Amino acid sequence: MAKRKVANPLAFAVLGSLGERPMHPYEISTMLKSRGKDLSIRLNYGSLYSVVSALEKHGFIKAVETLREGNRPERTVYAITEAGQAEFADWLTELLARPEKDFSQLEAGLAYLPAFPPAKVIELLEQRAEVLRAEIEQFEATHEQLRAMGLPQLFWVESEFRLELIRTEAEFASRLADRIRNDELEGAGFWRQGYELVEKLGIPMTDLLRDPVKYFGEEFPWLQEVPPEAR
Amino acid sequence: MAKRKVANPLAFAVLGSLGERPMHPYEISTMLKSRGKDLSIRLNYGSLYSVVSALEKHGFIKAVETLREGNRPERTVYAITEAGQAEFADWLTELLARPEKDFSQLEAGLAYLPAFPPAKVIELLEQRAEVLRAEIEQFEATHEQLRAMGLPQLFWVESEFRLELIRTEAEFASRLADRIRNDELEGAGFWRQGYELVEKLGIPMTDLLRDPVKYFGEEFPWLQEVPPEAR
DNA sequence: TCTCGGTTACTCGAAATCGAGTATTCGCAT
DNA sequence: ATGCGAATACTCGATTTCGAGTAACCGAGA
Repeated sequence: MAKRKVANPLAFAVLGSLGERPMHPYEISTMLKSRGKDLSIRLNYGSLYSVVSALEKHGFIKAVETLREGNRPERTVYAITEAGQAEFADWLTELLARPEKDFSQLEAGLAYLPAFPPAKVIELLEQRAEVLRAEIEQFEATHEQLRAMGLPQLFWVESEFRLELIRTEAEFASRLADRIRNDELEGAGFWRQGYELVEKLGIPMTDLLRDPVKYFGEEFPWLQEVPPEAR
Repeated sequence: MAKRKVANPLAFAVLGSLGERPMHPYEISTMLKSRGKDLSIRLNYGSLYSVVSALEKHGFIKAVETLREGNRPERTVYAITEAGQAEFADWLTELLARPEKDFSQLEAGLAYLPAFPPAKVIELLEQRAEVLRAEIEQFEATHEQLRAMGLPQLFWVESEFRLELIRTEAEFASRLADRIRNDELEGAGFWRQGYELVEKLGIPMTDLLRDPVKYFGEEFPWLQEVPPEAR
């Protein structure tokens, strides 16, 4: 699977939009916004114009006319080409059928949990869960409204999917906070003890990391073998 | 909330790593890999070195020594500064407590479902679900192994989170395929009819989009009012 | 009539991102 | 002894990305 000539998902949206009818870039951007697609696909002007010219360079779209009304900036209207339609179809196929690893910000944070004391992590995770619950209500309200407008789900499935992701995240955050609190998370005991040494006895964390056996004894056997590169 | 001076999550990982002990960039990269953190945080050499020098420029880390062994490339060892520790703490707080919108690739695809006929979408979504189920088994096996090694969950929570996200996605994909198949998704009927006109009668899709009432009648009232920008 | 905020439509350059490429050394099998 | 693949440790420049900036026009109210 060679890499796409134009890889930005915004390019995919541009092809999709021009698949409906010819438009100029700014019109594409307002259309994407009015349909809420900018919530699923990162849209910003700089990228939009650079992506459009990249698509043109590779023959996926072509300029069909350039209008000048009064002294306004020129508007260049683009249309999709055959090659562009093929590229779009191929891209959509890939987007739907092949999961692509994308990195969520929370994962980065979770990877460094031990850098904070357990109590602080619990607090932060619960803050997150609360924010997420508010977002969930937002989404539910919006969906209610869309339904009231009579717009079929078909046109906002992506929003339903996002809602599911947020629900999963909220659930995970608050479950994790609970697990830490109740010492159900493996390693939480060691974690708590470590911070007690640091906070109550003033032993610097770097010492603990350098010679864990000295401070924790043999109670935590995995300290001996992992992380392997730390010794 | 002003933007971070160095915003790449990899910079966060660098700060976290140097929080343990001074290291040179390549050592950071191998450590991140050996702990599997490269699965949660996008790591590549180009970014690593540019991020390190950006962190140094802003005083979050500083070079402590430069070694040259034989004719090998120089290794510059960096240590975290006080400012760097503060930045890391602030960043971790934000990562844990404040959900940040990140765009998943699938959302982009879902936003353009109507561009393919329903049957094709069903097929692709089921392919995806199958791939995801394989990934889930992979994760479960890995977790089993980590547990067998005695490494506490605390050090791989981020992987548990990812697993939950993948489960959600698999569930969503296969549920959606079912909903389309069973006409449980609002708008699916219209969708199917549209493609029948295109495929059986050879009417070009662009005609349908231009004058939907002509082809669909009043049966789908939302066509009249939405999308507003399409008229 | 003036003006003032909002919309239209795009430009520009600084910064970030990427990943292939380079050059040396090490271990190990032949 | 030698060859060769893997590991070490980075470099470099071509894209990409970003978002603030620009400049004209539009309509409503003072």
